Amino acid sequence: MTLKFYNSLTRSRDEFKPINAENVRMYACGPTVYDYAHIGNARPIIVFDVLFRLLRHVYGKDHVTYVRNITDVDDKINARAEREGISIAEVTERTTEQFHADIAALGVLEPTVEPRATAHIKQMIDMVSALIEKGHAYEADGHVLFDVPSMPDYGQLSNRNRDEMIAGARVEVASYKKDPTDFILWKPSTGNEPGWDSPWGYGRPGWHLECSAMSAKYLGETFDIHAGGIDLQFPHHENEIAQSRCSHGTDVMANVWLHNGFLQVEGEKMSKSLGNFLTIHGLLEYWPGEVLKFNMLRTHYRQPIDWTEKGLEESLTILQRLYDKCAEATTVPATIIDALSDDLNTPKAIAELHQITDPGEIAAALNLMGFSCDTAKITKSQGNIDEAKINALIESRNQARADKNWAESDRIRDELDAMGIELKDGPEGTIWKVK
RNA sequence: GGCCUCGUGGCGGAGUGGCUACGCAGCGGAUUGCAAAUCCGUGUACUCCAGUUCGAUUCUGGACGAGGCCUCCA
Repeated sequence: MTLKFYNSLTRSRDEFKPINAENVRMYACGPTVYDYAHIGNARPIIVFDVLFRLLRHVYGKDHVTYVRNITDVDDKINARAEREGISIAEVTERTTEQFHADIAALGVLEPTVEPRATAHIKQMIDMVSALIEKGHAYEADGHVLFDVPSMPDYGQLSNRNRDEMIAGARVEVASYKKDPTDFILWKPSTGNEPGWDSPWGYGRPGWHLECSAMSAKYLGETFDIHAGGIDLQFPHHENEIAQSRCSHGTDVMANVWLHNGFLQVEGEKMSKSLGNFLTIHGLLEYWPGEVLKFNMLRTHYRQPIDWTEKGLEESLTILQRLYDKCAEATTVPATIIDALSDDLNTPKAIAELHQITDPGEIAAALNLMGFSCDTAKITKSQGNIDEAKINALIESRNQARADKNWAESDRIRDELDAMGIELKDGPEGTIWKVK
């Protein structure tokens, strides 16, 4: 079995060779818990869940470690707490709960470890100390900054050199920086801002630091796969690499870097000002989680995706037809494994799904990608339905049908149709469902 | 301005140097009291211009177009 992934670090499709096949290790950047996760946030969750499942299938369930963090210290969190007059802990706890509820509805596996940034401040402080000691960081004006020029090959992942970064900088450079590209490892906290005591005074970590500290703790100094959204490639992932490699003295942080593409909504960039900002929570009111997931996986993870209502409807139709064909899961056909093994080609896998005729294999293939095959789970939200009334109407319609009173029969069908109820006359009698 | 993706039929979306993608929708048929579901059948494609080649949607160059990143947005 050969797995291939497009590696952002080498900019080529490379064969995947785990450092240790007994323990394949992957890390994905998780959410900053300041508000409901939006549908764009759901993309890495969904596609890298498929990756996790594939790795478990190939290397064995107990031979894959997946770490996905929760960022619970961030200025956006502080701002929300301030705005609503509630504590920071309340914001992070409530949002973390919402996040877990949302992704549970999507049917993704829990990661092996889900570390929180605030529980790893000590590891972060140790890492900053190591960086200062090794000459890769310096203290200035209460801040600790990473000394970018001290790392000759900084910029490998995003393929940019220092001159370009300086020329492209749109933000005014803080006066305490020795070099415009230097970034913050530790910053001072005042007032209501969260903070911890450190050798550099009371303060809090910079945004990039936590992923470096937590990945090292749970996956080691060098591990197999690091994944996240394309927008994180620079500066977040670039800086993670700098921190991790320079503090550990290693040549690589992670062998393979995977980046998922961006998402648009009805052809436009999703933004609060355009009023097309879709949260997972909001979508779940109308659409089953597995439909959201299926819709996501119909596009290859590196491609941009245009998230549309039409696409969701189509996804629901396709999924319903597939689920109707499912039986007890047996073995996953090789065509499905081959497609997923080729850089997580989920659209190809879905196309292959349509070629499978064995009901048990269809179910097994769907299961592998994280679909339940449970028809009840892909029924759209029913709202307020008066079942007794519906059943009474169906009964009188069936009486009319028995009497061959087709006019009355159709009249009742129309009446139910107006209520949003669709009838199907099958061999086992009449069944109904919400349209 | 710099860097990076991408441009396939009505829509979604893989892939390939020459041979049907696939799905949704549409159309025709079977079935059905009528429907729904199901089954069978079916059409149109590879942004443009040059080059390489016996042959390019697929490789190279250019043009045009879309999107992303360029210090905390997945």
